[in-house]
Amino acid sequence: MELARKVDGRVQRGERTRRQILDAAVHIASVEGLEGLSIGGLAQKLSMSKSGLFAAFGSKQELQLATVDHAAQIFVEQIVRPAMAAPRGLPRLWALCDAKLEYTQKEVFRGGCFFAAASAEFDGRPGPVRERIAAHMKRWLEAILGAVERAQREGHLRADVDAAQLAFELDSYAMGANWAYQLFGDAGAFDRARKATKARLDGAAVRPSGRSGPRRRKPAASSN
Amino acid sequence: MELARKVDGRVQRGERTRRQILDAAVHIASVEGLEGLSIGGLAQKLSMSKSGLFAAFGSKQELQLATVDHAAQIFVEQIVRPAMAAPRGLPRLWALCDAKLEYTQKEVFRGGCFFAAASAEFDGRPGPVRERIAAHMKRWLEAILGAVERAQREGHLRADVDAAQLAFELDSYAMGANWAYQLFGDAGAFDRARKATKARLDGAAVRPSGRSGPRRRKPAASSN
DNA sequence: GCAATGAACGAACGGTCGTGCTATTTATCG
DNA sequence: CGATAAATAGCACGACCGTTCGTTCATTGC
Repeated sequence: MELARKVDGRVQRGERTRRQILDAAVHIASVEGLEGLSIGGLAQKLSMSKSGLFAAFGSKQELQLATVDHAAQIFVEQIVRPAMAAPRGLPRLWALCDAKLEYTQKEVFRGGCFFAAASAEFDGRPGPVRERIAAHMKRWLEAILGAVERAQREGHLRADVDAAQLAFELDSYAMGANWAYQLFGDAGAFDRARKATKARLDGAAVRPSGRSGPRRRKPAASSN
Repeated sequence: MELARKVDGRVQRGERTRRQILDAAVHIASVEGLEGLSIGGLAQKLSMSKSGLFAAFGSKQELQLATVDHAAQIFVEQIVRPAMAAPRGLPRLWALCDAKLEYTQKEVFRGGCFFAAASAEFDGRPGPVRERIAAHMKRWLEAILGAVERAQREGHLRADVDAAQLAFELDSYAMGANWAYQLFGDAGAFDRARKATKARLDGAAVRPSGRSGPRRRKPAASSN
């Protein structure tokens, strides 16, 4: 993931335009899809020629790959990096989940979570683009999983909880929220996702807080 | 959702071909997307002419709408109808969740859950297709929500649980499983989704069963 | 048996797509 | 300042898209 191709220590001009192109591309792709992202349309939006834009990448597939990488960079900067500022263990795990929800909610990408859209679009199209998307998402899953395990080692989460299971559930909430918001405009889904995340984490915590922790069984309010 | 346009009580020929076309269309669309579903390609797959196929729908958008409706019909037949055979309340709710997972797992549609793909593709494209998809999904969400509330009225689930919240979480697990399976081929995701569903339902049950119910707090295995 | 109707076909249209070529501009450096 | 190379523009190509048109074929009703 080279940040800037350099010659004699100075950033080339082409790298600036590449950056501009990709900044626009990620937003368009999150709405129209990576396939719907057309070179002509992108060039028009940037007031530059189709061929000039094309030359900067060499092929549409390369443009797609670069767009995916650029989105991943933004993804990490917006979610992972800020979450790393939180204290190790449970707080950091929560920060990770919350940051992903906020990134979707605040529409860092105009069409919601870029990778939710890209995954759905390319999961049935074998090839380099699909694998690039999968690679980034694998890293994301490992980040959550790692945060869960870290929280266990820190003694915040019980050691007997299935880390992969918990990571799966936590990420599912974020996906559910993204889906409900994008399709229905249901902003309340984020609250539900946060509530679910909080409850699930609290249930797995060593020292559950409040009344959402282990609950004494009591007779039902209405019997059958 | 007319099942067969009839004249004098007999099914027209055109209706049969429409059915054949749509049977192929839903599978292609679940893989390539509703936009990637090309009339020429679909015609070639069915060994018929592009224009003949086109005439059966009048426009690409009408084909997409018909494909969405056809997928919804299969969705209901494969998930909702069998689940309705289960006893009212918690068993039916579980059957509903399990059936959706099985429908994804058994690849009723070749590209995984049709509506997961279609939602992601069209959530950023306003128009009739998007609204049709949203309408079907709204009905599905209401089906889950209704099953939750029914389980509460039956006295299987506690009356104080937030039904919408629970429905959101249950559907999120199915979405997470579909995502992990389609992108990574991770078949274990279905087990995780079932485990999560079971645990969540058990946690909300009036009479929790087994060791996945309320859990006595105990000191962590490894303290910091 | 014949006319009428609807289904399917084949060819072609205008448009857009990604992609290659060649020229022109622009920045950099001896 | 002028040489040099990178960056961008202009243009055209071939492929494919959805769509239209006129025709052919099979079926149906009188």
